[in-house]
Amino acid sequence: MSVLPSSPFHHFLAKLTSHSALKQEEQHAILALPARPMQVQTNRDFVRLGECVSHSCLVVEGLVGRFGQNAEGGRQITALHIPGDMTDLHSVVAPEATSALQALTTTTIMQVAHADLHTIARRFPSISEAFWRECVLDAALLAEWVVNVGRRNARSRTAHLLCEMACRYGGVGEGSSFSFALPATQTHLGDVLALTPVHVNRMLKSLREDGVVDVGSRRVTVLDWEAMVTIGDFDPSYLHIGKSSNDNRCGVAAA
Amino acid sequence: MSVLPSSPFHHFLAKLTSHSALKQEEQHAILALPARPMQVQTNRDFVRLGECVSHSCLVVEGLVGRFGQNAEGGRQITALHIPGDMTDLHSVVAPEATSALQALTTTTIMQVAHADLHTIARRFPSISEAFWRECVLDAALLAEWVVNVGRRNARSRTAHLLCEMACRYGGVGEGSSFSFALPATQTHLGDVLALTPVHVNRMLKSLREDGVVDVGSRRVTVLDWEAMVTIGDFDPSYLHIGKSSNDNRCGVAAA
DNA sequence: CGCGACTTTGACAGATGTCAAGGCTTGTGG
DNA sequence: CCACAAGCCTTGACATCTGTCAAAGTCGCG
Repeated sequence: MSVLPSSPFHHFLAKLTSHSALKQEEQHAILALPARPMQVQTNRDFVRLGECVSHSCLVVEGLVGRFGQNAEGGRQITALHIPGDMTDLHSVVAPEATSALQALTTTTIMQVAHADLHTIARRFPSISEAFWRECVLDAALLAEWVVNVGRRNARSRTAHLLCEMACRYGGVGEGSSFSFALPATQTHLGDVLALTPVHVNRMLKSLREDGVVDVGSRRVTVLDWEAMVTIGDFDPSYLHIGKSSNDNRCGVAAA
Repeated sequence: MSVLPSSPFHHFLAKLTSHSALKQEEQHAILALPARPMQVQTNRDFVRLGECVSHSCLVVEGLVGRFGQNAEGGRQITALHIPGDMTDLHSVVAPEATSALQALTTTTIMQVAHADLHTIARRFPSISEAFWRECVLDAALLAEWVVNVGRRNARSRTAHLLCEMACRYGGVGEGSSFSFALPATQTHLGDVLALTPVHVNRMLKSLREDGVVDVGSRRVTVLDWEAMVTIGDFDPSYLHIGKSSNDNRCGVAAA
Protein backbone atom coordinates (compact mmCIF):
# COMPACT_ATOMS: atom_id res chain seq x y z
CA MET A 1 0.00 0.00 0.00
CA SER A 2 2.81 2.41 0.71
CA VAL A 3 5.14 3.22 -2.13
CA LEU A 4 8.31 5.27 -2.05
CA PRO A 5 7.58 7.99 -4.57
CA SER A 6 10.59 9.59 -6.14
CA SER A 7 9.87 12.09 -8.87
CA PRO A 8 6.30 13.31 -8.16
CA PHE A 9 7.12 14.32 -4.61
CA HIS A 10 10.30 15.97 -5.75
CA HIS A 11 8.29 18.11 -8.10
CA PHE A 12 5.92 19.05 -5.28
CA LEU A 13 8.82 19.70 -2.92
CA ALA A 14 10.49 21.92 -5.50
CA LYS A 15 7.37 24.06 -5.65
CA LEU A 16 7.24 24.27 -1.86
CA THR A 17 10.88 25.24 -1.51
CA SER A 18 10.58 27.82 -4.27
CA HIS A 19 8.13 29.68 -2.03
CA SER A 20 9.25 28.69 1.48
CA ALA A 21 12.61 28.03 3.10
CA LEU A 22 12.72 24.45 4.40
CA LYS A 23 15.58 22.78 6.21
CA GLN A 24 17.05 19.47 5.05
CA GLU A 25 15.23 17.62 7.81
CA GLU A 26 11.93 19.13 6.78
CA GLN A 27 12.49 18.35 3.13
CA HIS A 28 13.25 14.75 4.02
CA ALA A 29 10.06 14.54 6.05
CA ILE A 30 8.07 15.57 3.00
CA LEU A 31 9.82 13.15 0.69
CA ALA A 32 9.20 10.38 3.19
CA LEU A 33 5.45 10.93 3.21
CA PRO A 34 3.60 7.65 2.56
CA ALA A 35 1.46 7.77 -0.56
CA ARG A 36 -0.82 5.46 -2.47
CA PRO A 37 -0.88 5.68 -6.27
CA MET A 38 -4.21 5.61 -8.06
CA GLN A 39 -5.36 5.79 -11.68
CA VAL A 40 -8.42 7.84 -12.59
CA GLN A 41 -10.12 7.47 -15.96
CA THR A 42 -11.23 10.41 -18.14
CA ASN A 43 -14.28 12.26 -16.84
CA ARG A 44 -14.28 10.37 -13.55
CA ASP A 45 -14.81 12.23 -10.29
CA PHE A 46 -12.38 11.13 -7.61
CA VAL A 47 -13.71 13.62 -5.05
CA ARG A 48 -17.42 14.34 -4.98
CA LEU A 49 -19.25 17.42 -3.79
CA GLY A 50 -19.94 17.34 -0.06
CA GLU A 51 -17.76 14.31 0.49
CA CYS A 52 -15.54 14.28 3.56
CA VAL A 53 -12.08 13.33 2.41
CA SER A 54 -9.28 11.92 4.53
CA HIS A 55 -6.39 12.40 2.12
CA SER A 56 -5.03 14.96 -0.30
CA CYS A 57 -4.16 14.15 -3.88
CA LEU A 58 -0.93 14.88 -5.69
CA VAL A 59 -1.18 14.85 -9.48
CA VAL A 60 1.55 12.71 -11.01
CA GLU A 61 0.40 12.67 -14.60
CA GLY A 62 -2.63 13.95 -16.48
CA LEU A 63 -4.94 16.88 -15.82
CA VAL A 64 -7.49 17.53 -13.09
CA GLY A 65 -10.34 20.04 -12.95
CA ARG A 66 -12.10 21.39 -9.89
CA PHE A 67 -15.78 21.71 -10.77
CA GLY A 68 -18.52 23.99 -9.56
CA GLN A 69 -22.06 23.92 -10.84
CA ASN A 70 -25.18 26.03 -11.07
CA ALA A 71 -28.76 24.85 -10.72
CA GLU A 72 -29.29 24.16 -14.43
CA GLY A 73 -26.24 21.91 -14.46
CA GLY A 74 -23.96 24.49 -16.06
CA ARG A 75 -20.43 23.44 -15.15
CA GLN A 76 -17.67 25.82 -14.17
CA ILE A 77 -14.09 24.75 -13.62
CA THR A 78 -12.56 26.79 -10.80
CA ALA A 79 -9.06 25.31 -10.92
CA LEU A 80 -6.89 23.26 -13.24
CA HIS A 81 -4.24 21.02 -11.70
CA ILE A 82 -1.20 19.76 -13.56
CA PRO A 83 1.48 17.26 -12.51
CA GLY A 84 3.23 18.37 -9.34
CA ASP A 85 0.13 20.12 -7.97
CA MET A 86 -1.66 19.06 -4.81
CA THR A 87 -5.29 19.33 -5.83
CA ASP A 88 -6.62 19.75 -2.33
CA LEU A 89 -3.99 20.57 0.23
CA HIS A 90 -6.69 22.76 1.73
CA SER A 91 -8.73 19.70 2.61
CA VAL A 92 -6.26 19.06 5.45
CA VAL A 93 -7.92 21.88 7.37
CA ALA A 94 -11.36 21.76 5.68
CA PRO A 95 -12.10 18.16 4.79
CA GLU A 96 -15.63 18.64 3.53
CA ALA A 97 -15.32 19.14 -0.23
CA THR A 98 -17.12 22.22 -1.53
CA SER A 99 -16.39 21.24 -5.12
CA ALA A 100 -15.78 18.08 -7.08
CA LEU A 101 -12.46 16.95 -8.54
CA GLN A 102 -12.52 15.26 -11.91
CA ALA A 103 -9.83 13.88 -14.19
CA LEU A 104 -9.99 15.54 -17.60
CA THR A 105 -7.86 12.81 -19.12
CA THR A 106 -6.47 9.54 -17.79
CA THR A 107 -4.66 10.72 -14.70
CA THR A 108 -2.37 9.24 -12.09
CA ILE A 109 -2.57 10.65 -8.60
CA MET A 110 -0.96 9.88 -5.25
CA GLN A 111 -3.16 9.88 -2.20
CA VAL A 112 -1.50 11.30 0.91
CA ALA A 113 -3.31 10.80 4.21
CA HIS A 114 -4.37 13.92 6.09
CA ALA A 115 -3.17 12.24 9.26
CA ASP A 116 0.37 12.13 7.90
CA LEU A 117 0.27 15.69 6.58
CA HIS A 118 -1.11 16.81 9.89
CA THR A 119 1.63 15.02 11.77
CA ILE A 120 4.52 16.63 9.90
CA ALA A 121 2.78 20.02 10.00
CA ARG A 122 2.58 19.80 13.79
CA ARG A 123 6.12 18.51 14.09
CA PHE A 124 7.62 21.16 11.80
CA PRO A 125 6.05 24.62 12.06
CA SER A 126 7.87 25.67 8.89
CA ILE A 127 6.06 22.95 6.99
CA SER A 128 2.75 24.03 8.42
CA GLU A 129 3.49 27.55 7.26
CA ALA A 130 4.63 26.33 3.85
CA PHE A 131 1.32 24.45 3.39
CA TRP A 132 -0.60 27.53 4.49
CA ARG A 133 1.39 29.58 1.97
CA GLU A 134 0.64 27.16 -0.88
CA CYS A 135 -3.07 27.49 -0.16
CA VAL A 136 -2.78 31.26 -0.19
CA LEU A 137 -0.96 31.24 -3.52
CA ASP A 138 -3.67 28.98 -4.97
CA ALA A 139 -6.21 31.53 -3.83
CA ALA A 140 -4.31 34.24 -5.72
CA LEU A 141 -4.89 32.21 -8.88
CA LEU A 142 -8.58 32.02 -8.09
CA ALA A 143 -8.79 35.78 -7.65
CA GLU A 144 -7.17 36.26 -11.04
CA TRP A 145 -9.70 33.87 -12.56
CA VAL A 146 -12.52 36.01 -11.21
CA VAL A 147 -10.97 38.99 -12.97
CA ASN A 148 -10.43 36.97 -16.12
CA VAL A 149 -13.98 35.66 -16.34
CA GLY A 150 -15.52 38.92 -15.17
CA ARG A 151 -13.57 41.60 -16.98
CA ARG A 152 -12.03 40.28 -20.17
CA ASN A 153 -13.70 39.48 -23.46
CA ALA A 154 -13.64 35.99 -24.88
CA ARG A 155 -10.51 36.43 -26.96
CA SER A 156 -8.46 38.03 -24.23
CA ARG A 157 -9.74 35.55 -21.67
CA THR A 158 -8.70 32.61 -23.79
CA ALA A 159 -5.22 34.03 -24.38
CA HIS A 160 -4.87 34.75 -20.66
CA LEU A 161 -5.62 31.17 -19.72
CA LEU A 162 -3.14 29.86 -22.27
CA CYS A 163 -0.50 32.25 -20.90
CA GLU A 164 -1.12 31.01 -17.38
CA MET A 165 -0.88 27.38 -18.36
CA ALA A 166 2.27 28.02 -20.39
CA CYS A 167 3.90 29.58 -17.33
CA ARG A 168 2.75 26.85 -15.00
CA TYR A 169 4.05 24.16 -17.33
CA GLY A 170 7.35 26.00 -17.22
CA GLY A 171 7.62 26.42 -20.97
CA VAL A 172 8.09 30.17 -21.01
CA GLY A 173 11.54 31.63 -21.50
CA GLU A 174 12.62 29.45 -24.41
CA GLY A 175 11.96 32.15 -26.94
CA SER A 176 8.85 33.38 -28.64
CA SER A 177 7.73 29.99 -29.94
CA PHE A 178 7.36 26.74 -27.98
CA SER A 179 4.75 24.16 -27.13
CA PHE A 180 3.36 22.23 -24.20
CA ALA A 181 0.88 19.41 -23.62
CA LEU A 182 -2.61 20.38 -22.47
CA PRO A 183 -4.93 17.39 -22.60
CA ALA A 184 -8.18 19.36 -22.40
CA THR A 185 -11.01 19.46 -24.92
CA GLN A 186 -12.56 22.70 -26.14
CA THR A 187 -15.54 21.89 -23.95
CA HIS A 188 -13.22 21.78 -20.94
CA LEU A 189 -11.71 25.11 -21.93
CA GLY A 190 -15.23 26.47 -22.17
CA ASP A 191 -15.91 25.24 -18.64
CA VAL A 192 -12.83 27.11 -17.45
CA LEU A 193 -13.47 30.28 -19.40
CA ALA A 194 -17.23 30.44 -18.93
CA LEU A 195 -17.76 30.26 -22.68
CA THR A 196 -19.65 27.81 -24.86
CA PRO A 197 -17.53 25.24 -26.71
CA VAL A 198 -18.63 26.85 -29.95
CA HIS A 199 -17.30 30.21 -28.93
CA VAL A 200 -14.04 28.73 -27.63
CA ASN A 201 -13.62 27.25 -31.07
CA ARG A 202 -14.16 30.62 -32.70
CA MET A 203 -11.59 32.28 -30.42
CA LEU A 204 -8.98 29.56 -30.99
CA LYS A 205 -9.53 29.88 -34.71
CA SER A 206 -9.05 33.63 -34.54
CA LEU A 207 -5.85 33.28 -32.49
CA ARG A 208 -4.54 30.65 -34.88
CA GLU A 209 -5.29 32.78 -37.94
CA ASP A 210 -3.46 35.71 -36.35
CA GLY A 211 -0.39 33.53 -35.87
CA VAL A 212 -0.53 33.77 -32.08
CA VAL A 213 -1.10 30.23 -30.89
CA ASP A 214 -2.26 26.90 -32.24
CA VAL A 215 -4.27 24.75 -29.87
CA GLY A 216 -4.37 21.19 -31.12
CA SER A 217 -6.24 18.33 -29.59
CA ARG A 218 -3.82 17.69 -26.75
CA ARG A 219 -1.12 20.24 -27.29
CA VAL A 220 -0.71 24.01 -27.31
CA THR A 221 1.82 25.49 -29.71
CA VAL A 222 2.68 29.07 -28.91
CA LEU A 223 3.72 30.91 -32.06
CA ASP A 224 4.12 34.44 -30.73
CA TRP A 225 4.45 34.65 -26.96
CA GLU A 226 4.67 38.43 -26.81
CA ALA A 227 1.48 38.81 -28.81
CA MET A 228 -0.32 36.32 -26.59
CA VAL A 229 0.75 38.20 -23.45
CA THR A 230 -0.55 41.44 -24.94
CA ILE A 231 -3.86 39.98 -26.12
CA GLY A 232 -4.33 38.16 -22.82
CA ASP A 233 -3.44 41.22 -20.74
CA PHE A 234 -1.21 38.86 -18.83
CA ASP A 235 1.00 39.74 -15.87
CA PRO A 236 2.53 36.62 -14.34
CA SER A 237 3.22 38.12 -10.92
CA TYR A 238 0.09 36.55 -9.41
CA LEU A 239 1.56 33.12 -10.12
CA HIS A 240 4.45 33.74 -7.70
CA ILE A 241 6.72 31.56 -9.80
CA GLY A 242 10.17 31.28 -8.35
CA LYS A 243 9.43 33.96 -5.80
CA SER A 244 10.27 33.39 -2.18
CA SER A 245 7.48 34.79 -0.03
CA ASN A 246 8.68 33.88 3.41
CA ASP A 247 11.29 36.56 3.72
CA ASN A 248 10.28 40.18 3.79
CA ARG A 249 12.18 41.26 0.73
CA CYS A 250 9.36 41.71 -1.71
CA GLY A 251 10.34 42.04 -5.31
CA VAL A 252 9.94 45.28 -7.18
CA ALA A 253 6.36 46.44 -6.97
CA ALA A 254 4.23 45.66 -10.00
CA ALA A 255 2.99 48.58 -12.09
CA MET B 1 0.04 53.37 19.56
CA SER B 2 -1.29 50.16 21.03
CA VAL B 3 -4.93 50.03 21.99
CA LEU B 4 -6.76 47.29 23.83
CA PRO B 5 -9.50 46.37 21.40
CA SER B 6 -12.57 44.81 22.88
CA SER B 7 -15.41 44.22 20.47
CA PRO B 8 -13.77 44.00 17.02
CA PHE B 9 -11.37 41.29 18.09
CA HIS B 10 -14.14 39.42 19.82
CA HIS B 11 -16.03 39.31 16.54
CA PHE B 12 -12.94 38.02 14.78
CA LEU B 13 -12.27 35.50 17.51
CA ALA B 14 -15.86 34.28 17.35
CA LYS B 15 -15.40 33.54 13.66
CA LEU B 16 -12.16 31.68 14.36
CA THR B 17 -13.62 29.58 17.13
CA SER B 18 -16.69 28.75 15.06
CA HIS B 19 -14.35 26.95 12.65
CA SER B 20 -11.47 25.85 14.89
CA ALA B 21 -11.21 24.64 18.47
CA LEU B 22 -9.02 27.01 20.47
CA LYS B 23 -8.10 26.71 24.13
CA GLN B 24 -8.64 29.54 26.59
CA GLU B 25 -4.96 30.40 26.53
CA GLU B 26 -4.99 30.62 22.76
CA GLN B 27 -8.11 32.76 22.72
CA HIS B 28 -6.53 35.14 25.20
CA ALA B 29 -3.43 35.39 23.04
CA ILE B 30 -5.59 36.52 20.13
CA LEU B 31 -7.51 39.04 22.20
CA ALA B 32 -4.24 40.43 23.50
CA LEU B 33 -2.89 41.13 20.02
CA PRO B 34 -1.68 44.74 19.74
CA ALA B 35 -3.55 46.70 17.11
CA ARG B 36 -3.57 50.20 15.73
CA PRO B 37 -6.89 51.75 14.69
CA MET B 38 -7.07 53.66 11.42
CA GLN B 39 -9.78 55.48 9.48
CA VAL B 40 -10.00 55.14 5.73
CA GLN B 41 -12.09 57.49 3.63
CA THR B 42 -14.44 56.36 0.85
CA ASN B 43 -12.68 55.18 -2.32
CA ARG B 44 -9.27 55.29 -0.70
CA ASP B 45 -6.82 52.43 -1.22
CA PHE B 46 -5.14 51.40 2.00
CA VAL B 47 -3.18 48.59 0.36
CA ARG B 48 -1.88 49.13 -3.15
CA LEU B 49 -1.08 46.58 -5.83
CA GLY B 50 2.43 45.19 -5.51
CA GLU B 51 3.00 46.79 -2.14
CA CYS B 52 4.76 44.74 0.50
CA VAL B 53 2.67 44.96 3.64
CA SER B 54 3.84 44.31 7.19
CA HIS B 55 0.46 44.09 8.89
CA SER B 56 -2.98 42.60 8.35
CA CYS B 57 -6.17 44.63 8.62
CA LEU B 58 -9.25 43.82 10.64
CA VAL B 59 -12.40 45.62 9.54
CA VAL B 60 -14.14 47.25 12.48
CA GLU B 61 -16.76 49.24 10.67
CA GLY B 62 -17.54 49.95 7.05
CA LEU B 63 -16.98 47.94 3.89
CA VAL B 64 -13.82 46.98 2.03
CA GLY B 65 -13.35 45.70 -1.51
CA ARG B 66 -10.42 43.77 -2.91
CA PHE B 67 -9.80 45.04 -6.43
CA GLY B 68 -8.39 43.45 -9.53
CA GLN B 69 -8.04 45.19 -12.84
CA ASN B 70 -7.65 44.51 -16.54
CA ALA B 71 -5.54 46.47 -18.99
CA GLU B 72 -8.31 48.86 -20.02
CA GLY B 73 -8.87 49.82 -16.40
CA GLY B 74 -11.95 47.67 -15.97
CA ARG B 75 -12.26 47.02 -12.25
CA GLN B 76 -13.27 43.72 -10.71
CA ILE B 77 -13.89 43.25 -7.01
CA THR B 78 -12.71 39.80 -5.94
CA ALA B 79 -13.76 39.99 -2.30
CA LEU B 80 -15.98 42.06 -0.05
CA HIS B 81 -15.01 42.41 3.61
CA ILE B 82 -17.42 43.36 6.36
CA PRO B 83 -16.81 44.13 10.03
CA GLY B 84 -15.13 41.23 11.79
CA ASP B 85 -13.25 40.12 8.65
CA MET B 86 -9.49 40.14 8.33
CA THR B 87 -9.02 41.52 4.85
CA ASP B 88 -5.61 40.02 4.34
CA LEU B 89 -4.69 37.37 6.84
CA HIS B 90 -3.03 35.68 3.88
CA SER B 91 -0.48 38.50 3.71
CA VAL B 92 1.18 36.99 6.79
CA VAL B 93 2.62 34.29 4.54
CA ALA B 94 2.58 36.22 1.24
CA PRO B 95 3.22 39.87 2.02
CA GLU B 96 3.39 41.15 -1.54
CA ALA B 97 -0.12 42.32 -2.38
CA THR B 98 -1.48 40.88 -5.63
CA SER B 99 -4.56 43.09 -5.42
CA ALA B 100 -5.49 46.42 -3.92
CA LEU B 101 -7.73 46.97 -0.90
CA GLN B 102 -10.08 49.92 -0.98
CA ALA B 103 -12.68 51.26 1.42
CA LEU B 104 -16.08 51.46 -0.28
CA THR B 105 -17.39 53.74 2.43
CA THR B 106 -15.78 55.44 5.40
CA THR B 107 -14.20 52.51 7.17
CA THR B 108 -12.41 51.85 10.42
CA ILE B 109 -9.76 49.17 10.44
CA MET B 110 -7.30 47.81 12.97
CA GLN B 111 -3.78 47.13 11.79
CA VAL B 112 -2.20 44.03 13.32
CA ALA B 113 1.51 43.54 12.77
CA HIS B 114 2.59 40.41 10.90
CA ALA B 115 5.35 40.02 13.44
CA ASP B 116 2.79 39.60 16.22
CA LEU B 117 0.59 37.26 14.21
CA HIS B 118 3.65 35.26 13.31
CA THR B 119 4.72 35.06 16.91
CA ILE B 120 1.45 33.65 18.24
CA ALA B 121 1.17 31.31 15.26
CA ARG B 122 4.58 29.85 16.08
CA ARG B 123 3.82 29.69 19.77
CA PHE B 124 0.43 28.01 19.33
CA PRO B 125 0.20 25.51 16.48
CA SER B 126 -3.58 25.49 16.81
CA ILE B 127 -3.66 29.19 16.03
CA SER B 128 -1.44 28.67 13.03
CA GLU B 129 -3.83 26.03 11.81
CA ALA B 130 -6.84 28.22 12.52
CA PHE B 131 -5.32 31.03 10.43
CA TRP B 132 -4.57 28.56 7.65
CA ARG B 133 -8.17 27.36 7.84
CA GLU B 134 -9.58 30.90 7.60
CA CYS B 135 -7.57 31.47 4.43
CA VAL B 136 -8.90 28.23 2.99
CA LEU B 137 -12.49 29.18 3.77
CA ASP B 138 -11.94 32.56 2.11
CA ALA B 139 -10.73 30.72 -0.97
CA ALA B 140 -13.98 28.70 -0.99
CA LEU B 141 -15.85 32.01 -1.33
CA LEU B 142 -13.61 32.97 -4.23
CA ALA B 143 -14.34 29.69 -6.01
CA GLU B 144 -18.05 30.30 -5.63
CA TRP B 145 -17.60 33.78 -7.10
CA VAL B 146 -15.98 32.27 -10.17
CA VAL B 147 -19.05 30.08 -10.59
CA ASN B 148 -21.35 33.02 -9.94
CA VAL B 149 -19.70 35.32 -12.47
CA GLY B 150 -19.11 32.56 -14.97
CA ARG B 151 -22.28 30.53 -14.93
CA ARG B 152 -25.22 32.57 -13.78
CA ASN B 153 -27.13 35.26 -15.64
CA ALA B 154 -27.28 38.79 -14.34
CA ARG B 155 -30.49 38.37 -12.33
CA SER B 156 -29.45 35.16 -10.63
CA ARG B 157 -25.97 36.48 -10.03
CA THR B 158 -27.29 39.57 -8.30
CA ALA B 159 -29.60 37.55 -6.09
CA HIS B 160 -26.78 35.16 -5.24
CA LEU B 161 -24.54 37.97 -4.05
CA LEU B 162 -27.32 39.43 -1.92
CA CYS B 163 -27.94 35.99 -0.40
CA GLU B 164 -24.28 35.63 0.45
CA MET B 165 -24.07 39.04 2.06
CA ALA B 166 -27.29 38.42 4.02
CA CYS B 167 -25.80 35.23 5.44
CA ARG B 168 -22.47 36.82 6.22
CA TYR B 169 -24.16 39.72 8.01
CA GLY B 170 -25.96 37.08 10.05
CA GLY B 171 -29.42 38.34 9.22
CA VAL B 172 -30.83 35.08 7.92
CA GLY B 173 -33.07 32.99 10.13
CA GLU B 174 -35.30 35.80 11.34
CA GLY B 175 -38.08 34.88 8.99
CA SER B 176 -38.70 35.57 5.34
CA SER B 177 -38.31 39.33 5.59
CA PHE B 178 -35.45 41.29 7.18
CA SER B 179 -32.87 43.88 6.31
CA PHE B 180 -29.20 44.62 6.67
CA ALA B 181 -26.81 47.50 5.94
CA LEU B 182 -24.73 47.27 2.76
CA PRO B 183 -22.98 50.56 2.09
CA ALA B 184 -22.14 49.84 -1.56
CA THR B 185 -23.20 51.78 -4.63
CA GLN B 186 -24.65 50.12 -7.71
CA THR B 187 -21.32 50.74 -9.40
CA HIS B 188 -19.62 48.74 -6.64
CA LEU B 189 -22.12 45.93 -7.08
CA GLY B 190 -21.34 46.00 -10.79
CA ASP B 191 -17.65 45.67 -9.99
CA VAL B 192 -18.43 42.61 -7.90
CA LEU B 193 -20.87 41.02 -10.34
CA ALA B 194 -19.00 41.87 -13.54
CA LEU B 195 -21.95 43.90 -14.80
CA THR B 196 -22.32 47.52 -15.82
CA PRO B 197 -23.95 49.81 -13.27
CA VAL B 198 -26.82 50.27 -15.70
CA HIS B 199 -27.53 46.58 -15.82
CA VAL B 200 -27.23 46.22 -12.05
CA ASN B 201 -29.90 48.86 -11.82
CA ARG B 202 -32.17 46.94 -14.19
CA MET B 203 -31.73 43.74 -12.21
CA LEU B 204 -32.40 45.44 -8.86
CA LYS B 205 -35.50 47.01 -10.35
CA SER B 206 -36.71 43.66 -11.58
CA LEU B 207 -36.10 42.01 -8.20
CA ARG B 208 -37.87 44.88 -6.45
CA GLU B 209 -40.88 44.70 -8.77
CA ASP B 210 -41.15 40.98 -8.13
CA GLY B 211 -41.28 41.61 -4.39
CA VAL B 212 -38.03 39.74 -3.74
CA VAL B 213 -35.68 42.36 -2.36
CA ASP B 214 -35.34 46.11 -2.17
CA VAL B 215 -31.81 47.47 -2.38
CA GLY B 216 -31.72 51.03 -1.14
CA SER B 217 -28.75 53.32 -1.11
CA ARG B 218 -27.08 51.84 1.93
CA ARG B 219 -29.44 49.07 2.99
CA VAL B 220 -30.79 45.81 1.63
CA THR B 221 -34.34 44.86 2.57
CA VAL B 222 -35.11 41.24 1.89
CA LEU B 223 -38.82 40.80 1.22
CA ASP B 224 -38.94 37.12 0.29
CA TRP B 225 -35.89 35.15 1.36
CA GLU B 226 -37.03 31.86 -0.12
CA ALA B 227 -37.61 33.43 -3.50
CA MET B 228 -34.20 35.08 -3.41
CA VAL B 229 -32.51 31.77 -2.61
CA THR B 230 -34.29 30.15 -5.53
CA ILE B 231 -33.52 32.93 -7.99
CA GLY B 232 -29.92 33.12 -6.81
CA ASP B 233 -29.45 29.34 -6.94
CA PHE B 234 -27.94 29.76 -3.50
CA ASP B 235 -26.57 26.98 -1.30
CA PRO B 236 -24.89 28.43 1.80
CA SER B 237 -22.68 25.42 2.51
CA TYR B 238 -19.64 27.03 0.88
CA LEU B 239 -19.76 29.77 3.52
CA HIS B 240 -19.01 27.26 6.31
CA ILE B 241 -21.04 29.30 8.75
CA GLY B 242 -21.09 27.82 12.21
CA LYS B 243 -19.45 24.66 10.94
CA SER B 244 -16.49 23.27 12.80
CA SER B 245 -13.96 22.00 10.27
CA ASN B 246 -11.18 20.85 12.51
CA ASP B 247 -12.81 17.66 13.68
CA ASN B 248 -13.47 14.90 11.21
CA ARG B 249 -17.22 14.81 11.62
CA CYS B 250 -18.29 16.41 8.40
CA GLY B 251 -21.87 17.44 8.25
CA VAL B 252 -24.36 15.63 6.08
CA ALA B 253 -23.10 15.67 2.52
CA ALA B 254 -24.65 18.28 0.30
CA ALA B 255 -26.79 17.11 -2.59
C1' DC C 1 -29.96 76.60 -2.30
C1' DG C 2 -27.02 74.33 -5.36
C1' DC C 3 -23.63 71.06 -6.44
C1' DG C 4 -22.01 66.40 -7.04
C1' DA C 5 -22.69 61.72 -6.76
C1' DC C 6 -25.83 58.30 -7.41
C1' DT C 7 -29.97 56.26 -9.56
C1' DT C 8 -33.22 55.55 -13.22
C1' DT C 9 -34.76 55.01 -17.92
C1' DG C 10 -34.89 54.42 -23.10
C1' DA C 11 -32.98 53.39 -27.63
C1' DC C 12 -29.66 51.07 -29.90
C1' DA C 13 -25.29 48.16 -30.65
C1' DG C 14 -22.45 44.31 -30.17
C1' DA C 15 -20.67 40.12 -28.07
C1' DT C 16 -21.75 35.66 -27.03
C1' DG C 17 -25.17 31.86 -26.83
C1' DT C 18 -28.14 28.52 -29.33
C1' DC C 19 -29.22 25.33 -32.74
C1' DA C 20 -28.12 22.44 -36.34
C1' DA C 21 -25.40 20.05 -39.63
C1' DG C 22 -21.32 18.10 -41.42
C1' DG C 23 -16.32 16.75 -41.27
C1' DC C 24 -12.37 14.87 -38.93
C1' DT C 25 -9.72 11.68 -35.77
C1' DT C 26 -9.11 7.94 -33.18
C1' DG C 27 -9.78 3.51 -31.53
C1' DT C 28 -11.98 -0.99 -32.08
C1' DG C 29 -13.41 -5.15 -34.05
C1' DG C 30 -14.22 -8.02 -38.00
C1' DC D 1 -6.55 -3.72 -43.75
C1' DC D 2 -11.06 -1.90 -43.79
C1' DA D 3 -15.44 -0.32 -41.82
C1' DC D 4 -17.72 1.65 -38.24
C1' DA D 5 -18.79 4.29 -34.20
C1' DA D 6 -18.04 7.79 -30.83
C1' DG D 7 -16.33 11.82 -29.56
C1' DC D 8 -14.49 15.99 -30.95
C1' DC D 9 -13.90 19.94 -33.98
C1' DT D 10 -15.68 23.32 -37.32
C1' DT D 11 -18.92 26.35 -39.40
C1' DG D 12 -23.14 29.21 -40.47
C1' DA D 13 -27.47 31.51 -39.37
C1' DC D 14 -29.99 33.46 -36.07
C1' DA D 15 -31.45 34.80 -31.12
C1' DT D 16 -30.64 37.04 -26.87
C1' DC D 17 -28.39 39.07 -23.15
C1' DT D 18 -25.74 42.66 -21.66
C1' DG D 19 -23.12 46.83 -22.87
C1' DT D 20 -23.07 51.66 -24.52
C1' DC D 21 -24.58 56.18 -24.76
C1' DA D 22 -27.25 59.87 -23.38
C1' DA D 23 -30.42 62.41 -20.62
C1' DA D 24 -33.15 63.36 -16.74
C1' DG D 25 -34.45 62.58 -11.97
C1' DT D 26 -33.26 62.09 -6.99
C1' DC D 27 -30.80 62.39 -2.83
C1' DG D 28 -27.65 64.15 0.53
C1' DC D 29 -24.52 67.49 1.99
C1' DG D 30 -22.04 71.84 2.37
